[in-house]
Amino acid sequence: MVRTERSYHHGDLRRALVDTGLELARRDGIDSLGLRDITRAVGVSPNAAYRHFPNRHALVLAVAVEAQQRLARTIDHAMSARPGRGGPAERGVTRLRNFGLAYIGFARAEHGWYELACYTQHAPDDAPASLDDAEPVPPPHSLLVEALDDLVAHGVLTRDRRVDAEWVYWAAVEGFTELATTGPLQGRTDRQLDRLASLTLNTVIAGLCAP
Amino acid sequence: MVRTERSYHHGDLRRALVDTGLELARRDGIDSLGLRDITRAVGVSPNAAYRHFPNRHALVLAVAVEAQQRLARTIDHAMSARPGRGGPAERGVTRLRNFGLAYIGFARAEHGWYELACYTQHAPDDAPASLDDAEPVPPPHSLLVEALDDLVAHGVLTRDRRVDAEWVYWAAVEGFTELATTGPLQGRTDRQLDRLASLTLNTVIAGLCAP
DNA sequence: CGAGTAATGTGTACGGTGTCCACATCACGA
DNA sequence: TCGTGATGTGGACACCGTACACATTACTCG
Repeated sequence: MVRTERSYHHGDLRRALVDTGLELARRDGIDSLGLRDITRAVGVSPNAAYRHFPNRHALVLAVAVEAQQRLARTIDHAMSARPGRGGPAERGVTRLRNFGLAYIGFARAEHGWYELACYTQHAPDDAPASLDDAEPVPPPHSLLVEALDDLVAHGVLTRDRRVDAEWVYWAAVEGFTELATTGPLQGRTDRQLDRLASLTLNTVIAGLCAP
Repeated sequence: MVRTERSYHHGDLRRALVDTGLELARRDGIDSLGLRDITRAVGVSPNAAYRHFPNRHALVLAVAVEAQQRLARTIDHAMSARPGRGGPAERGVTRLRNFGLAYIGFARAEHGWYELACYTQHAPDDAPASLDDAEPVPPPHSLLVEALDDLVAHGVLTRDRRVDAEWVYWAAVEGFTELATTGPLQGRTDRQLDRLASLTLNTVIAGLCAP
């Protein structure tokens, strides 16, 4: 099953389509993922894609799953970084903050992939499994829930205020991402955006912990 | 310049295109605004649109400006409602909360138009002026700034915490809208979404006013 | 090892889209 | 009244996603 050099059959066309789809979307966003664009980049006939995906939508969905995976890995990596200094309560807050910073940072650094990651939510039912070789990574949602539960365990967050706190925090993260990425905050300096992101996350965390 | 019944010339084709564009997008979202879709609905040749817009993008942008106008009117109306009870500080907070509730409510009730309203931000430079007859309405951003400045004037918000507070609040509003509209909160009950929206806004407001 | 069959890629074609060009029709001012 | 500019039409082109028939290869079973 090794990739043959240039035979009639490609070897692993499905993976090739997804991979070059990732490359294309990384630079030029989700709109560059036309079925003919991807097949042309791979060097194969347009209809060849139909042996592996029922239609274009399924193809870009497969690419989107991979992009979502990279977002999840980025967040996971940022949250499981060195514990840093401070007591467990303080470290819990830092973990929660890092979730948001990693999410926002990924969306800013890899906007095309972020677009794709959002695309999966529009049709979450029929998303194919990732064919990535690395070990699976926990989805961002469960990391967020886990971090908030930690705050409760360490007394930073009341049990009452814990209820639905993930949606409140996620709303702020996602909303800031949108403002900074495609909204009125486009064009701000990286420094400014970093400052505004921290301000936003700190404010929401303060609101969650407020008396 | 009165709309002639069915002559060769249409009378006011530009307005007809924008109006039926609004109708189409209201039900079936922004994807239903193909150039040929709109012209077909008006009952005119596809190329007729090119006498009034340089390309399809400009046409849907003109429709989007109108949708944005309706969002702005909805927010303005909700914020200038009867002052309600309570001191000026409390009424200021209510005004701020109403901003978010109106924004979220519009996005949920008129999702197609909300999509369009967001569309204008992707190309804010060359947006045409609204050809609406009613008096112009202040843009949401200035209403938000105004409401926050009010809070400072009444001592609810520190001058320090006022800085960039509009972005923090807007991020939460926009983010919750996304979660409830195209994100993982789709399918929740209206009651639940109302509750979560209030929780989100209250939490952020608490964070802004926290010591 | 050899043949038949399933898997995979190609070629051609069809309807749909946005857009350009030449032409038809109308409104309106000299 | 007539011509001239504004406005709408028809046909054509390139491109897109997709369906069908066909070519080529890989793999299984005797």
